[in-house]
Parts: sequence; structure tokens; C-alpha cells
Amino acid sequence: MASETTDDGRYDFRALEARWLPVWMDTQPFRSGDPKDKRPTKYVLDMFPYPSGDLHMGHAEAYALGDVLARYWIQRGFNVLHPIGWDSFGLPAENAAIKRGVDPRAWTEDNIAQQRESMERYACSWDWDRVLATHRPEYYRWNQWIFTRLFEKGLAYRKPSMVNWCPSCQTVLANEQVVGGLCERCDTPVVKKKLTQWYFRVTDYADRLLDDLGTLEGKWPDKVLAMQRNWIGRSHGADVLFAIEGREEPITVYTTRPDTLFGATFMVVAADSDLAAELAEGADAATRKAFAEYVEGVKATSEIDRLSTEREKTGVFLQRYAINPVNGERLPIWASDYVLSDYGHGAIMAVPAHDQRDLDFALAMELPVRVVLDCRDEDGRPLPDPTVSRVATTGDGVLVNSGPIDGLAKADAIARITEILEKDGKGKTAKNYRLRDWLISRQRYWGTPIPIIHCEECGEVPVPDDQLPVVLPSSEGLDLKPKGTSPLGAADEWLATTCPECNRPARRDTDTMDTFVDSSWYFLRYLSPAKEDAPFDGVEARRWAPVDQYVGGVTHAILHLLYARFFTKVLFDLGMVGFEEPFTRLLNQGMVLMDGSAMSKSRGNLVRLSDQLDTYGVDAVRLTMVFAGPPEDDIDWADVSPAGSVKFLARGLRLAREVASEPNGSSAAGDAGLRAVTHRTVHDVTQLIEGFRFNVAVARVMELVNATRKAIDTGPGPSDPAVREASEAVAILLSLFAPYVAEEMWEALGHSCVARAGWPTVDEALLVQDTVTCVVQVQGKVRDRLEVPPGIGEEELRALALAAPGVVRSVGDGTVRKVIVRPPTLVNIVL
RNA sequence: GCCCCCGUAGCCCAACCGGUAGAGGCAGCCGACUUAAAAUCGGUCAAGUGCAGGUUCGAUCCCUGCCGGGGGCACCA
Repeated sequence: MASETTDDGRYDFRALEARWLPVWMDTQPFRSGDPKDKRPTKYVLDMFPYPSGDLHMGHAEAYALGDVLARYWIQRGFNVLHPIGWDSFGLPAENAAIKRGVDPRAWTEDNIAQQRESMERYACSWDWDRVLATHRPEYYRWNQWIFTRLFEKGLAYRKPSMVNWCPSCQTVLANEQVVGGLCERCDTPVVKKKLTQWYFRVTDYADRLLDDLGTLEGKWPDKVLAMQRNWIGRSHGADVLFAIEGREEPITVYTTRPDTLFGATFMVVAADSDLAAELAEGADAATRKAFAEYVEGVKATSEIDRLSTEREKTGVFLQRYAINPVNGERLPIWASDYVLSDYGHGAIMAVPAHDQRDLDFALAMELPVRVVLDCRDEDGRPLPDPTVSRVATTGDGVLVNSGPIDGLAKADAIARITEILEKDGKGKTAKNYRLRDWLISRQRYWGTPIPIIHCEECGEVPVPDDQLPVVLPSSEGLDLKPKGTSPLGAADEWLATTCPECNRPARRDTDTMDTFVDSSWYFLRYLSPAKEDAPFDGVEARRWAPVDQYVGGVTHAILHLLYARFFTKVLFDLGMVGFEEPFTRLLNQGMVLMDGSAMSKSRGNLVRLSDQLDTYGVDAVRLTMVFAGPPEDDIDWADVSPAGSVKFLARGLRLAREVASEPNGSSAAGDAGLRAVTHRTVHDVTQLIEGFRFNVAVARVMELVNATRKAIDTGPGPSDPAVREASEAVAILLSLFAPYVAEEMWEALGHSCVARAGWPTVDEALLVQDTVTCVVQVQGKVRDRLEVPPGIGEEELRALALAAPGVVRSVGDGTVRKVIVRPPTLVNIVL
């Protein structure tokens, strides 16, 4: 005990950690699973980590922030569910296995054990009864179970398609995992490959995923809402049917600008589409050859090159013609790679005058340009002809050269022309989405096996529920090296099975699921992690879910959050949950940087969390994370001071040790000034925490510590009851940020278990101030200050202000024209 | 190219509904303690809010334009 404060006034955080951690591990003050617990519930969730090794600074920040909220709600009397676990399927385990020959399962379990130790030391209020790890069969069997439900509903399906392929990871990637044409994991340029893969039909939920974002307004960061909206990318327009010469079926084209239909001068189909190939068959030999060569070139183009906006437009004329449904004109049909095969219908009507891409193509191929919109600049002057300016006029305007819609403005013209098309059966309003279906199959080992059996007779047959889980076979004897096909294909014994329907020999599906499947519903598994007959318990779900507060990095703003929202809606439709949005409130923390950039070993600016913890202690590191600035801002570790945090914590601890009054007494007779500060601080900190303004809350606690220090040293002294009241408040407030020091303080103050102490009660009467400072301005400049009662009347204050010496001086013999009185804080005199 | 966010002391950051520009911390400086230094404790200095306009009795806050930084989307018809 005596050794816990060193001679120089710092404190011995090692001793505190060694002392309290075993106590907490023993008493488990954060158990949430008692069904008889009558406290209201709150679900606070931290994004679970991948067990890649030890914790890093980013984890430390996120968990410190989440813990502030969890501990706050506990102090407020809630039964808080605050679980943690591991997102433990994924490539690093597999890569370690390939590189060092270790078993992915053993590697993963070792890392989990190591991380768990660090997490325990970090002392977050996690309920250790609920831990889960997604690589364990008792978890991933429910991935398979949910997959089966999706399959039954037609929401999981297999189709051949051009997919994103990472040549380095040797696996397909979801759209969301391709960033700027590069693999988000290894930055290798992604190439296109035609493969048959499993998909989840997220696009069926596009409207709900988009529209329900409205219910999260004000509860999720605007930035994340914007990113999700952007990603789903819904647009409104029309599908228009174009008859094709020499082809039975018309071609449907999607456009957001049906009003410009009279300006269409050609049609373009996606070069890599089946449609283009079919149309090309009717062309002469030279064209067929040119087309074939063009398509080859397109396929060889990397995604990164394809996305370059600097690229010249290229294409091949297919010697075929479409008929414009509104005026019967013949439009030449071209194939080009600037039209995407998997958006809309893979074909467009080109209106070069009013679409920049079409204009670029028209100019490159010397195709006609026809203006059908009279567009004006701000001064009402006509905009230059697009052919000359090489700039398409894409804005609003009045229709010209457009028959029945001449003279109409854009919006009216769209409505009118759509009506006309609809009447003739040649078109209708339509929506489109940037969002694509979620490609979930991976040709890798360390993931959830897809629970499908391929039978020659019966086709794709889901593994019956009572045969789940399909357990991942041991990696022993399997070649895990990426080679483009799943390693599971070589697990002969595992592979061979019988068809559940016809009992004939059949083969298992050899792909594994994207690990984002695992994290799409884990928050539900925490509710009943040991449940053996369902993914989660319905009663527990009604009790706890949805998550009240989710905390994690903005890096998951699109992928994980979109998928989890999708899963939740599917589970809602299955009647398994009663809510459609999984995370009621979301807090995104910023990144921890060093010297202005993200930490990395290669950059040589890596700050090791364990070093920081060894040097400054857990509490100081946590406090530093929280105090550094607003939670969503990045923290530059070079700008902050864990040493300063140590100093502050030592000051707090010293207060508690100096308190000389007995516990549980009344503080009513205590020093009024200090009491006012204490109650004001608790009141303000309460609001600050609820508003995620933790940095300011910490500053307020620092003020309280300073005020208490003064009271002890130069005020009423250590035996005044107000000093005890203030110190106890400091201990409880600090318990959100610095659990070890708070616990030590609490004990010094004669109590035990600060985490469950309860939030201090604010005496409203003590918040009322006797006097406030009123500023008196003349012409907007401060000329005097008055001490006035807060309830002062307007007339009285006006009189006082006009008589104030500073006012009299600066008004001089000027005439007072107007007096603005805002009792009790301000008077402004206008001359 | 389009959309969003942010510019406040040397630094990280506060400032309620438009009403005293400063709460807290870091660094600096001064002092105390020390043989000395570190550490600690006490005190103290510090910007007129990126720039230019506008609205207002009054603007860090609202509006317009520009400059600087960050982020998202980007051949999605």
C-alpha cells in the first residue's frame, strides 16, 4: 500500500494494476446475464477485433471510448450488455499458415489468448461470460444456418459473372473490397474474370437500405449516412425500348434523361456483354475480327486503367441499327467499354449534346451531335454549341427539336415523354442502383464452408439443418497456397458426401464465405452465445436488441455496416427480430496517427501500445485517448501527453488520500463554493458524456480536481465535508476513464467497487448562482462589468448599466439611441 | 470534375439560442523544493478566430466569394 505513491508525486500504476485486476477478474462486476436483474437494459457494442497479434493503438482508442459509454450507463443504473469477441476467420491466419507452416486454428487460438490478456489488462467493462470467436464451429454453424434461410428465400444464389479477381490473394473480391481498382487488402490491381460465384441478393433490399437511413439521421454520423447513400446510388429515370433491325427482341436502355431522347444519335452496348457479342455476329468478317480483338483488349485492361478518366474513348461500330421509338430514326450501334455490362441493361442511348461521355465518344468517332436543350448561363445567354466547346450541356433547359415536348422544361419534359412512351408500350419509369449483389464466395480455406451439396440429379441442395455445422476439415495435408481454386477441393474425404434428397454420391461446395458474413450478425450471437438450437434467443433479443450504442472505426462505414443492416432486415422478414436497424446510435472514432501519418512498421513511426502501457500505465493511456480531442477526430500521438495524464491521475489520487472526514456523512455543511463546483461539474459532465464530448468532460473533471486541491491547501482544509463530496465525485467521474485510479481512490475514501457506485446526484439548488457577471458594451465594445443577481429585471439592469462608470466615461456627451438588454448577462448601448 | 467536413494562442483543443474570445492540457517563462539536476508543486505569458465582403446593436457562430487542409464518390447512362 505504502509503495503506491512514489516519492516524486507520481503514482505507481503497476502496483494499482497488479492489485485491482485480479479483484475484478474474480468479482466480474460487469456480468449482465442475470435474468432476474431488474435494471433497465442498454446494449453497448465495440466492433470486435481480428486476432492478428497484440492490440494496437487504434484498438486502445476505440475501446477506451466505448468503455466510457458503457461505464457511464452502468453508473446511471442500467444493466449494460458490453460484450467482446473475435472476428477470427480471414486471410492473415491462412497466410501465416502458408508462410510458417502453422495450423491456422492453432495460430488463431494463440493470438486470441494473447489478445485476451491485453484486453483484460486494459480493463474495459466487458462481460467475459459472452465471448465468442467466429472461427469456432459453434459460431459458424449459424452462418450456415442463415445462409440456408437465404437460399430458401432465393436471396442466396449462384451465377456466372465478370468478377473482381485479386491475382495476389488469388480470390474473388466483393465490389466493396475494390478500392480505386486495387485490392483493399494488398493493393494489387484487380482484374476481371468470368466465374460462377455465390451472391446475396442485397439489391432486393436497396430501397429499404437507402430509405431507412432516414431513421438514423442525427444518430449516426452524417458522413456515414452520406457514404451509404452514395454507395447505394439510387437513380430515377426510364427504361426505353429500342427496336433493332434484324432482331426480334428490342433492346432496353436505361436513362435518367428521357427528355433528351430526341437528341439520341447512336446507341452503345457494353463491349464485354453477351448482347454485344450477339449483335456482332451479324457484321462482316473484318468487323467481327475488330470486335473480337477489341473485347480481348478490354478484358486485359486492368480495373485501375479502366477507371482513369483521362482515357480516350474507344469502340467498334457493329454495323447494326436501332430505331428511336419517338421519331423512327436509325441509330448506329457501337460497342465500347465506357458502357458497363452490369449496370442498367448494359446498353445506352447516346445523347452527345447533353452527356459528356457520349460527346467524347461522338467526337472521337465523328458521330453527329444534336442539341435538343436550350441551355442558358446565369446571365441568360445561350451556352456554346457542344460540338465546338467540346463540353456537353448537362443541366436544365427548355426542350427544342423534340416534337411533342418542345418548349417544356426538364422536369415536365421527363414526365411527359415517359407518359408518351408508356402509352405506346415503349418505355416506363425505372430505378437503378450503383449497389450490386454481394459476392460472398471465396476460394480460400480459413472461412465458413458454404453449406451446399452439388448433386448431379438434384442440383444445388442445402445441407439439412440437423447436419450443420459443415465443419471445416483440418488443414493437415491440404495445400493452402492460393492457386485460384479452393483448397477444400483437395479434402477428398470431406468433399465426398451424399445428396440429402436422393442419397446418391455428391460433392460439397468447396468455397468459403466472405468473413463479412460472420460480422453481419455477431451482435445477436452475444445475446445467447451458448445457445445450441438457434443462432440467438428470441427472448434475449427482445430484451437487449437492437444495439443502443455501436462504437468503431469509420473504415467500416460502408462494408460492414451495410451488410449488417441487410442481415437485420432479412432476419426481420424471417420474423426473428422485431427491428429493422441493428445499431441505433453509432460513434466513429478517428485514427491514431504519429507525426501526421498513419502508423506503420515500414514508415518507422509505429507506436507500440504495450510500450505505452508499460511506460504510463493503462489509465494514463486511456485518459490520453479520451482527452486528446473530439472522438471522431484523428489523434496525433506526437501532439498528446500521456505523461500529463499520469500527472493528473496522481493529483486525483492524492486528493482521495488526503480527505480527513469519515465516509457516509452529510456534506450539507460543507464549503458552499466547492460544493457548487462539484455539483456543476457532475451536471455538466453528464450532458457532455451523452453528447460524446468526452474531451471536454475530462477537462471539467480536471477543473474539479484543481478546485478541490485549492480547498484542501488554502481553503477549508481536508476535513471539510465538501472536500470529501468533491473527491468522491472525482472518483466516480474518473471511473469512466481511469478505472484503476478510480478504484484506488474509492477505496481510500472508504468504499468498494467504484464501477457500481452509482452516478452522483446533482442538487439543483446548488447550481443556482448568487450573482452573475453582466457585461456592459457601448457600441459592441466591453466598457464595464456588473455583478448582478441572476433574476434581475430588464429595467433595473438598464438603469444599472447606464450608471456604470465605464459606460458614463465612454458615452461622454453622446446621445444614447438604443439600449439592448439581455438580462442577466449583457447590455449593449448604441449611440 | 461533383458532394461533404474542418481552419480559434507555438501545439492539442473549449466557447450554450448570434451576446465577456479561453475551460482543460502540452510546450515556454518565473518562482518554490534541491548541493545540483530531474521530477514535483505554485504562478505566468500567449491568439482577436485562414482571407475579403455582407447581414446585425453585436458574428468564431448566419450568408457570399476566395485560400488552405481532410474525406467520400468518380465513364453508374
